[in-house]
Amino acid sequence: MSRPTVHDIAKEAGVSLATVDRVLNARPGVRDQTIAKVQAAIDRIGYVRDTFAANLARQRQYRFAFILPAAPSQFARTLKDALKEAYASQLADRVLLKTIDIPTQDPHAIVRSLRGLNTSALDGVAIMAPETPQVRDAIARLKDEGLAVVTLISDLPNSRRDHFIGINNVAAGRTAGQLMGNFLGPDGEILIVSNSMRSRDSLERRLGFDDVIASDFPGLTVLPSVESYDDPQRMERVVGAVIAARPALAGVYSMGAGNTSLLAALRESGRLKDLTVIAHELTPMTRRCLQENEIAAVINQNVGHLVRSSLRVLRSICDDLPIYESQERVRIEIMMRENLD
Amino acid sequence: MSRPTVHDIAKEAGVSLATVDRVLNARPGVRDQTIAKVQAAIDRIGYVRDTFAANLARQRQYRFAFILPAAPSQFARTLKDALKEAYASQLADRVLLKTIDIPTQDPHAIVRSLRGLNTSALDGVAIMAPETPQVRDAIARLKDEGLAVVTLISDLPNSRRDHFIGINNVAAGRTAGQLMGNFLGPDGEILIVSNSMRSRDSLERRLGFDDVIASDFPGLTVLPSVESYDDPQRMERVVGAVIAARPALAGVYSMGAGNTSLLAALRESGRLKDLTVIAHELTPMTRRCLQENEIAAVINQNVGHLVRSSLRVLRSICDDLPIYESQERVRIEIMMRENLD
DNA sequence: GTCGACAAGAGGTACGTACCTCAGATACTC
DNA sequence: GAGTATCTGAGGTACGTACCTCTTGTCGAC
Repeated sequence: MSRPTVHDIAKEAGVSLATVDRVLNARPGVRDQTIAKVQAAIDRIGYVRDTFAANLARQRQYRFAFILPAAPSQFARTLKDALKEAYASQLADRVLLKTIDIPTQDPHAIVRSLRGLNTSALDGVAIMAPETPQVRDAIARLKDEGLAVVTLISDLPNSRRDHFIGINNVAAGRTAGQLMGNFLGPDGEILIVSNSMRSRDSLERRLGFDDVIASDFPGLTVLPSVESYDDPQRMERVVGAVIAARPALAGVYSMGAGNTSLLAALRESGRLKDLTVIAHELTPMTRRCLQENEIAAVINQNVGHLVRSSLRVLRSICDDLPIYESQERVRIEIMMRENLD
Repeated sequence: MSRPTVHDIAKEAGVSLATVDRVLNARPGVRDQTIAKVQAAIDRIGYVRDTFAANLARQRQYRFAFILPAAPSQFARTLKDALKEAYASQLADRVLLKTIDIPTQDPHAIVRSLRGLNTSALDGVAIMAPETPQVRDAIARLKDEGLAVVTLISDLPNSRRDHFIGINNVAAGRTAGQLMGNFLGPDGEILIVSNSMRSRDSLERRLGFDDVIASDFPGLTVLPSVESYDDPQRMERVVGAVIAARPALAGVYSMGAGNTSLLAALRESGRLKDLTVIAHELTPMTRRCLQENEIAAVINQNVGHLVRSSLRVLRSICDDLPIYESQERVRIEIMMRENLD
């Protein structure tokens, strides 16, 4: 009653174990006709390779690298913590993990880092990087070298990456828009804050947000995006200016990093209590703001899930196994004060 | 540089492989002093047992049963689909799964089912059942027979179950309350609908909901719970009566199964468009209602996660391994139209 | 001092798979 | 029909662990 083994295939196909092995591992020296016979037997008895026994025999090690922004944002730190935890857990069986920091703001430095990778010492990489032609080329090179490549959080859809692990950012923006519209009254103005509109995730979020507000909440006005470029001073200055100039301001949507300085600026203005703030990514900071009702909702993607999913997907790609989409789909979580676990 | 094996322990402790094996598997015939020596060696070199190799050698099969309500609710069906999927996936390695239906409404029948289990053919069970002293006793018996026991969705906190897999229902109710409060205007009445207030999850949800409304939204009035007892006719009748009698009704919170008949009754009344409906559990039906703006939000627990988590936890209990809480915590998901994946 | 009980060692086989070698069979070429 | 290239079979070892048997060592009791 237990699952069939290679021996069963051999018996069923009327060939020897060695031949089954050659077919299974795509080794040469088997006639097409025999291959077909073995394949038929495999299908008939429903054989599935025992990956763990195979890895044991093969002494397989999966060597993966996570390529992440060096910028010390709260979100990046949360992500790295999740990586450490995954590493410690049994999930990391036969997995060697490495984290590589890249300077996000300089596209050339990113490409230099990617080119500097010792690809022969790696089986796969997970990359979180902004979208530039150079990065796409670098990924093509990694694929040429036979690595598994997944993009993390922000996708590079026209690159040769195998898979994207992260949320649909248009839908995330739409969700923020729907929440904002439901929370606010019939009219008012909404400030949009972003770290940089050059990154794909911010663009997509803005797109989704605007779309929902325009179609479902026509009384609300969305102001142009304000960018902070990783600069707290700049954030406080520009946000302060908008608040002072906009008495009808009712909501603030923060699409990326920089929530600490944004909230500082809002507190400074004295209008925080009257504003509905929606931000992205649950960090110790945004969690505290939720608890104290300074932020109404946080759109989140679970970092633990992101990391575990990346590892599973990278392994599946390396082993040429199917990916269970329903398990790997990263959900757009709405976090409010009461469901902070 | 690869991970240490039993051989390394033997070398490090200066004993033979057989002795290491006896210590690792708690077999008799080793002096306390030698046990300590081996333990010290294990700690020093940081040995972790390779569970997969161990299971391979031991020809281990995990035999688990899921004990679920027989009632053909949409949620139960979703759960069973998730089970099938998990079974098909590689997660189910060395796991034999069985589903056992129990009639939820009859406590004695439940206990009869539990007593009828062939415990010698099982290693663990996941149970979703209402809370009665008889069920608690039945679980104690399962534990006496050496099974791993987890409770699913609705906890039995004073039983001898090993673990609970599901959301914190008080927090789920609070979340629903917070959403409802934010969505509604400053005043209005809220109807609470439940399948049966005898089940623990409904009670806890109501508790959390009332608490948040009372403290944060004092202008809102929560009406007494209306129960449907799995009876669509009864649902339509009682809900229709409340709607007719309450012109100030602004919100409906549905805490359990029966959303199909509830929504039918609301549509019938002609007031659905003016009501803010919050329900539990994402099913094909509630999903459609979200898309058509008939339901404002659904509080959900991901069934795929529930099932996978149950399997991982049951295995960990069987193998006496630690449970990774952060991975197993089931999140309270807020689903709205725009984040329906 | 010899016995028995217990502790520890040495060595084996097995699990399902990978990968190797060598021998034997079959098909193809001239 | 001999030679050669290609295919297939048989058998082995290995991976890390479990579990078995048989032997040797040690200790204390009588």
